Amino acid sequence: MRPREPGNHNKVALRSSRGAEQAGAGLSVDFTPVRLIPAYRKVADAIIERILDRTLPHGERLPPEAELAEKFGVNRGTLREALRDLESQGLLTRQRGSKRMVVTQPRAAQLADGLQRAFAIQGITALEVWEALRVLEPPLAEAAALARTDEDIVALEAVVALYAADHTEAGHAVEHVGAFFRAVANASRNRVLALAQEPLVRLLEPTLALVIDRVPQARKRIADAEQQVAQAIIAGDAPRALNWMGKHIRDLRRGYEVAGITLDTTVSTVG
Amino acid sequence: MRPREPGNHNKVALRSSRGAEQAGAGLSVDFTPVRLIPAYRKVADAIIERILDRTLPHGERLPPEAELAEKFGVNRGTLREALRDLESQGLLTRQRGSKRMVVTQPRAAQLADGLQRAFAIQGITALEVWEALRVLEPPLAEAAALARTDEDIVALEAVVALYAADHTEAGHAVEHVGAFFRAVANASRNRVLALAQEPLVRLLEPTLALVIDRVPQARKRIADAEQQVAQAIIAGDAPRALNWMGKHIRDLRRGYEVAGITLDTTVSTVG
DNA sequence: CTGAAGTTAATTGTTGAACAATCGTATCAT
DNA sequence: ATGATACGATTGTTCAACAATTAACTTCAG
Repeated sequence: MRPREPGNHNKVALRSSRGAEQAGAGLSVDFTPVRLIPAYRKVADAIIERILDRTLPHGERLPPEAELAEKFGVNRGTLREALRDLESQGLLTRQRGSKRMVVTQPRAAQLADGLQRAFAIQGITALEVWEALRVLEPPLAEAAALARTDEDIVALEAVVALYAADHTEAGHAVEHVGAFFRAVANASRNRVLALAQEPLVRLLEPTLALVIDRVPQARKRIADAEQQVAQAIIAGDAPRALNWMGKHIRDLRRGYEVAGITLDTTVSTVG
Repeated sequence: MRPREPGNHNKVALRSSRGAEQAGAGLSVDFTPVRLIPAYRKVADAIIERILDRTLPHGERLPPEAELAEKFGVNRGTLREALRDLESQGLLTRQRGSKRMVVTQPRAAQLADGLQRAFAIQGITALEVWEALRVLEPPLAEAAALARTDEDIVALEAVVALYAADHTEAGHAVEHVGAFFRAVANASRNRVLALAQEPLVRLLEPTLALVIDRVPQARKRIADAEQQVAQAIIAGDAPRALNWMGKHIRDLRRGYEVAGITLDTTVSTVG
């Protein structure tokens, strides 16, 4: 599938550092599996490498497609395929309304997007999600109590106040719960855990809406628990934050049971 | 940026269900932000939707590019850009040596790949990784003790035996540690937690190699702890699995300190 | 009838050349 | 300076090829 080469090109191209087609060393049979890697993939890998080794610094505008294509010795169309790959991984983004692509750090939201979709496709059960929340959230609250900054406190207070003021409408309530979890994760200052949490919260939301809808007292219980957790975090009381968050999560599960939602059901993206 | 339309096309195209350019409803100003979504993105989203709603079942071969392009009313090049997007998300894969694309469930390895890269780029610190491990691993071991199947037991025994037999070489030792964590996560039967763990293990490995290299007694301590955890899991003794895994993780941290590795350093993909 | 070998059709990877729409910017008038 | 404006650069997209394979279909010997 090596293409024709009509014009005289600068075909230095694609000496991708991870030599893909090195010949077997010597006569001793060492048949490397002959899988031709398409150019768009090699180009994508090459660019990723440049990003990882900071040759292309974050925030930098990517050179124009034509120029890049020439540098790699591929057609612009091929290069664009490589760009789509990077774009979908969040390594390249275009600024609102701008056409220029800039090198960016993958944002949590985007990564969570992919994870969420993957979970949905794999048929992850509500139990798995809940269990993961049970594992993650209490330590997150604990860490938040220890690491929260002034900004985090302000954010937390805002979220809790908002929920306390308005937990009448189910839709709003669910949003607030998500916002609460996110605020806590943010306050923990641990990006790894925060990222792991994000898809879970998203997957939680649709079913949680059902719970809130069917179980009248759920709204208040949630409000109370969140209040407690938030206060503990704000006060820097780690053990209390841990405990109340644990209580909160267990309560959620009870909510599911009361609402008649079995935890065997698979979560999905479609509410 | 709407393209010209030379030939007579079947321009039904791109009525992407998430209406992107609906006109403002009525005269009351409702200016939707005018961001034109490129066709390749719309096509990608449309295909993703078909995958999520099972119109394109997993394992199914994707229709030929030409046909798809015609259906969507876009050029083949544009369609290919959309395909690259899906491919990079693991929703489309081609089988070894085959040119046909099949719809697939995103594999954990691939997702972890993206996460790992993201963490590296974001300059996640070793502390964040360790902390996440501290949170995740003990409950994982606990869950494994409760949920492990016969196969899991066999796998675990194999991993531990292998490590006990050969923890002389640093490189091997590190690999075995990774294999151990993976075996435990697998036995937990919680795919969410297992996936969350995967990138952590990968990021752990490079620095762990240093620890094992610099701290002679680390190898044995690790071997012992793993043995204990494995035995507990195999015996179905959840509390013991939890405890020993916690001990194991704390021990790892001490290893870092003894090896003189500060936890403030950012992890990276380049070993 | 089965299986191997050979031939043909389909399909992917890639190229080149074009053009429309926009974004950025240098230019000019006020 | 400030704001309008014309111009060039860049992206999104199309069309029309072609090379290299792979998949499908024939054909033919056993």
